[in-house]
Amino acid sequence: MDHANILTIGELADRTGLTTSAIRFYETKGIVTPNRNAGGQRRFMRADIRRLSFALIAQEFGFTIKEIADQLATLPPGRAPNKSDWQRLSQQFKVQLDERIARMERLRSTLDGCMGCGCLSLTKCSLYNAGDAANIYGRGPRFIYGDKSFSEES
Amino acid sequence: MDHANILTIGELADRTGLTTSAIRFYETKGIVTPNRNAGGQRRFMRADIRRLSFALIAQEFGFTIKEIADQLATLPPGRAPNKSDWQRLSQQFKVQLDERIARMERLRSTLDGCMGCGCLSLTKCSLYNAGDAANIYGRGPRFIYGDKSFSEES
DNA sequence: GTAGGACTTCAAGTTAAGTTTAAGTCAAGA
DNA sequence: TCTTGACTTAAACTTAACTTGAAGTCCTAC
Repeated sequence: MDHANILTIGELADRTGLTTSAIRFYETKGIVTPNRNAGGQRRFMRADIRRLSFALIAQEFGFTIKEIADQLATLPPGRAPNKSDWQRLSQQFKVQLDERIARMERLRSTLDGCMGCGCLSLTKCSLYNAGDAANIYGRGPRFIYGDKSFSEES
Repeated sequence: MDHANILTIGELADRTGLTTSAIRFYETKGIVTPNRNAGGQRRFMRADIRRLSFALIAQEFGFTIKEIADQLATLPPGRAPNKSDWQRLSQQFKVQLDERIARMERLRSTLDGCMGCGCLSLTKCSLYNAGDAANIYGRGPRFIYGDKSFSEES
């Protein structure tokens, strides 16, 4: 493939550092949506390099594929995204990023306040009353979580 | 159970907000190591509340169970940990915590430098050359990762 | 002493994010 | 034209962190 702006899955893999199986998987999750040629093979656009780059970066920050797909879905459908489309997406992304970092810092400072005593007591340190109980890293099934009332403990 | 410092699994569940199945699971991972009574039922110590609290807090920061178990393994075996044992553990923990937060902030500032252009280009933005490519959130199998050389892209 | 809830083990199911394998089809250069 | 590497799908496997269910045992209060 060298017809200007069109890439095979292998070429896209080379340019992003992903495996072809990962790219196919991302397709099932809506990160990219390639066309097909006459023979049924995937044909990607140059813009897909950027979509995958965004996904890789966002993953480094702990975002799930679903969250990333939702962000990418705000890019204009039909036409190739232009510079200001990407800037808008980046701005949006940065807001969510800042929230995550701020949350980590709040957790840390709550912990700091509690380090002197070394207690790590759920009630006394109130790390769980920090109002922040959402578990952001989607780690397997943990359905009901954190709505018990804590009484005193050692 | 009300014999002072000894707890059944149900009581421990009530005090930590965990389910009994989660506590049994954590036992298989070495987070707690309860004794057994004559009938074969688990009997926990008060200190186990603190071990589980530590695990919950560390999980909020994105640590894996394995990492948490490793930290807890540094508590003195045999005797119940005292205040300075917990303080030492907390100090250790804070170091690792600070590293994680610092890494997020480094990633963010690299991204910031790249937001003006909105490019998200792997080569130009060099988010992947930041020297930080470890993927800290152990998310499924991703065996080989990021040792391709990137050439120029759009 | 017995009913019932709390406890036991073990196996199988769940989600996320991919990989691996098998069996077959497509495409591009010699 | 043919061969060979790149591509296709589908199903099964992997790890982390648990949950759910089945089938049976323990304990405690009445």
